[in-house]
Amino acid sequence: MNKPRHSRFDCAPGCAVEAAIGLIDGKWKSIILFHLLPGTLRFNEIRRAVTGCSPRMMTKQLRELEVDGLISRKVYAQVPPKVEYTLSPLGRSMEPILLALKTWGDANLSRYGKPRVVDPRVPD
Amino acid sequence: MNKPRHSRFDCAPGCAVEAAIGLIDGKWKSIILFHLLPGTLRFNEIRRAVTGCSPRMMTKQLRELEVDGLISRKVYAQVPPKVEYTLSPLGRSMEPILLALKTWGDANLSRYGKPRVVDPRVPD
DNA sequence: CCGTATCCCATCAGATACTG
DNA sequence: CAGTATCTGATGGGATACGG
Repeated sequence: MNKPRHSRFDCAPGCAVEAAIGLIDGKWKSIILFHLLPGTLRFNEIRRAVTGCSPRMMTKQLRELEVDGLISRKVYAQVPPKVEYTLSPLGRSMEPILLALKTWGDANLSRYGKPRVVDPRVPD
Repeated sequence: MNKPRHSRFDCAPGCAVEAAIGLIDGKWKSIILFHLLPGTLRFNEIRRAVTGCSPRMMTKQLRELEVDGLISRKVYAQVPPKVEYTLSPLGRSMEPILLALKTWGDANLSRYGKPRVVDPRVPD
């Protein structure tokens, strides 16, 4: 995001964490990246993969990912238009993160059925 | 978040990724969790670790993390008040994610100085 | 097919001030 | 110390319609 929720770098040192998450923060970014792991996809293919994302949002997220250097965009000058999105080397370098996310999600979804299950509060 | 930016589960199967990131999405959550990795912290200790977060936001983020079962909150009935936040087992299970985030951020911050350096667009 | 433009409202998140 | 209350501007994000 040009203006993510994260202030990106006004955090104290050690917030490489914040820098990293700042890039995949955004409603659909992580899922987009995840779906791009297997390979190049076209605009509407991504939309189909990421259920419930409007074209407007899709464009926005893709643009931000592009500006951040995580994906590259290739336009074919033809009719009908064809645009392909591919993980850049930088984007691909996030694979471990994406995989960690997926691993965690899988483990939890399968173990608990769904998150937000644990009651952390002792009734006092 | 009760109402995170992520719709949490209206995504197609395979979006364990989304579920996972939904939990650490939120302006300061990942950094809070990260700082809790070494051990228990008190409210203001976290605030100090997470530069620039207002008490209001801090409370909000902590509550959400608590509701999501990632941290636990222990209140000491004394004056002055003392409240400790600790990673729950579930929260600690996110350590690989947090570490992946940090690793990536470190690699990029040190390599490029700062992100958003790559120009993915071929001038056509 | 791949977007962009506009309208519109819900939510976010900072500042500030106050309390048990 | 550890929050809560309120106000306010900013942003997000959905719906819809249109354009190359």
